[in-house]
Amino acid sequence: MNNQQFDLSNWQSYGYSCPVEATLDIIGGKWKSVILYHLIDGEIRFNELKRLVPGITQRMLTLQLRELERDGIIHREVYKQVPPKVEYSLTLFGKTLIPIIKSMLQWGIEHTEKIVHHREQANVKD
Amino acid sequence: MNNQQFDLSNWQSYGYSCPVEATLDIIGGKWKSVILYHLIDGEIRFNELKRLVPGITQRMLTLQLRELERDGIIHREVYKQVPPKVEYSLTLFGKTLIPIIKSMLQWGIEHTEKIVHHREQANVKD
DNA sequence: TGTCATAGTATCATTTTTTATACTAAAGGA
DNA sequence: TCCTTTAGTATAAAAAATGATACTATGACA
Repeated sequence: MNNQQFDLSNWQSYGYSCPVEATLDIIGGKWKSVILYHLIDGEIRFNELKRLVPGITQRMLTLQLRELERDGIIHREVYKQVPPKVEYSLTLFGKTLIPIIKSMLQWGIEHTEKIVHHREQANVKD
Repeated sequence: MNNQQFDLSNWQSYGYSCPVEATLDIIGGKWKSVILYHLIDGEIRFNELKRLVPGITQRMLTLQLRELERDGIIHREVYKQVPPKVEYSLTLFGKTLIPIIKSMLQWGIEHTEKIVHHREQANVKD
């Protein structure tokens, strides 16, 4: 029971030091959680998503959607039309993330005003 | 009711497009959620934290802790000793984030194995 | 024939994040 | 006197994330 640290559980074998790190590997980054939030209510087209997430560039939106698709979180449905129509939606697996997104949503609703004010105070000399 | 979009609520007035974005502004980034996870059980010293989060550098740990402190999420207690002793802990406000961290923890516990396997499959040609 | 819309790609530039490395103070002990 | 420890800071460099801009295919429509 000296300096042995085998006991950090088996997360290292997955390449993570804890479960939270693993979760972040899926929903981490500046945009993914926000994208998932908008998908909670159902499928959304590419341009619609772009409008819902102002500030994201077309390139970033594409990249993030591709990663979420690769990880099995969202489904990409292409309609054979011109102009193109592509709809994104949560997979069953992706829906298991909803509790996380909802808790982030709830926290934001309850505490954003406070943190904004708090930062304004701090910015006296920043 | 035409192209008016005033209705995206008042989040823009805070500089965010939705509450989730605001939350990410506090706990976003590669390390903050992991740090908070380790602080759930009580106060931790700097070096102890460094050991619990392998992979993080001393500089990054310092930077992240400073930001969390600035936002009122954690408390920094300095003991006047040599060698120094500094303990970090969640503030009352910081504890409001626990539900988010716990849901991330839970998801990681339940789904990490699946995503690791899933990615191994995908990596046949990656 | 020229124009429009959607859902992208390609290329390059910039910004942000992260790392590596060396350095510091100060008290106690050998 | 030198070495150890903790909790950092300073500086520069590298890597990763993000952004800006221009470009594409396709069919419908004027």
